Amino acid sequence: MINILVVEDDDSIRGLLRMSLKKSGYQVDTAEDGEKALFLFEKNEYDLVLLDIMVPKIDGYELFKYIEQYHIPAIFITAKSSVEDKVKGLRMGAEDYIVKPFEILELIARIENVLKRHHKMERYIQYDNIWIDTEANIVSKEGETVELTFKEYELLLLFLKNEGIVLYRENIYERVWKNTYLADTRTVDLHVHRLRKKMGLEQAIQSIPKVGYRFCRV
Amino acid sequence: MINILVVEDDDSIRGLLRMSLKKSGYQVDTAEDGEKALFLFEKNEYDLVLLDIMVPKIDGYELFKYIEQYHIPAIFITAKSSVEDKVKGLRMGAEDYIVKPFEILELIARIENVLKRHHKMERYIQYDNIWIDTEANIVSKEGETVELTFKEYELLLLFLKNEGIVLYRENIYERVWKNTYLADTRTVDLHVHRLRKKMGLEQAIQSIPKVGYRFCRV
DNA sequence: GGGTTATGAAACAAAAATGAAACAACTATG
DNA sequence: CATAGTTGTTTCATTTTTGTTTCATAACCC
Repeated sequence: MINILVVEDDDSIRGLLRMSLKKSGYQVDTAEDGEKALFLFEKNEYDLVLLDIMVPKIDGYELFKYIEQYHIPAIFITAKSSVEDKVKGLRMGAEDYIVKPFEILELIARIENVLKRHHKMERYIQYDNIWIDTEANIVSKEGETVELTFKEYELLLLFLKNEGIVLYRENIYERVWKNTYLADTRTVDLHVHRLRKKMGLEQAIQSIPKVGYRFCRV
Repeated sequence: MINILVVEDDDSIRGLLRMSLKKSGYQVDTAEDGEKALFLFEKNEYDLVLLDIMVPKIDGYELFKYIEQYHIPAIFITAKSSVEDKVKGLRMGAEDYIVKPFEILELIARIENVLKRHHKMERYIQYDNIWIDTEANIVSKEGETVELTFKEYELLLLFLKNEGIVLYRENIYERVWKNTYLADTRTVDLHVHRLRKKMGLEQAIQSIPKVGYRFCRV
């Protein structure tokens, strides 16, 4: 789940942003002034901040200086459309700059752009205490990195992406080994065994006799 | 020196861009249509492409698809200001989008922004006790200069700019050798070996069997 | 041209991944 | 409860992949 913090003092715009972003599948928190923003920012972890420059108590530029330290991207929103302001924002390191009134579709596209740039889209896959960083090909369990071989890694991804669905041996073989399945082979079983052991998934990966396996929350 | 390719059919805008960018210290080439752009693009190496969508012969979107393969950032310029077009451009992966008539100062700020993002502006890149002066092409470790060959240097930069991300052999080859990867070649492995040895990066550059290599803080 | 350096092909060594085989344990069914 | 079929587990040989060295060739620089 991607978390976005919206800092905007205008009630109707804040509401619109919250609603639109939620509809696009983001987790949204909002703040109507700089102090509240700072409070939320320290309490939670955000993937992106939408920042109105002119907010009460602590202004957007100040907030940004703080946010920047954590390498969290920010998009500036503002009513000002003077070139000087845009240039100032971009020079400071804002990822993007958008001027009110803006089209919500364009904003969403710009958000996706920034997130993609920061590898936040679909980079991480999570299940319980298991985290997979698909860009780094790193799998961890309870914070500890687990070394998986190529086939084990592919197999784990296949299971996680098909939670609750029965996968036929044939299907598994074809998708992980990218080859036609020859009956009477124990290859899939063997690799399932190794994966279960390494990841402690003895319960979660269930055997469906005569069919295949199913990955399921226990 | 930073090289920018400007693709724009309107003579006066092309001239303005060339002049303004030169004044800002960039090396500029211009093309008035898609074919010429492609020709220049194949002949030279650019750090950024400014791309008008509506140019004769090959349109901007097509050009972009080609440019994208080389991981060279592009900013779309257009007279169209419809939201759909902006969204399309951004979704395709454009780094930014700017609508005519634009303020040259804002454009320059956006260019700087994109370049910074791609580490083109930073003269020095650091990792632990390794320093790289990208202008002088000097690499040092613990204060001692290390003599790297061209390929080793490019390889090191690629790793440093993609910390924590798995780089597939194919990808490495295409980006450092700027050529299509022929399977069954040990060239990448050999150069990784040399780089590891010279820089003492045996731990930091990890092998991912069957995949490629990953540069990672140890 | 002569000497130096960079590059990559080839060959071998080392390491890792993979899967066959064999047997144990389990399950369903009559 | 016996049986056949299926899955779990271990071991080990094979295959694949990567590390390392050597050397011939290409490219470059006086």
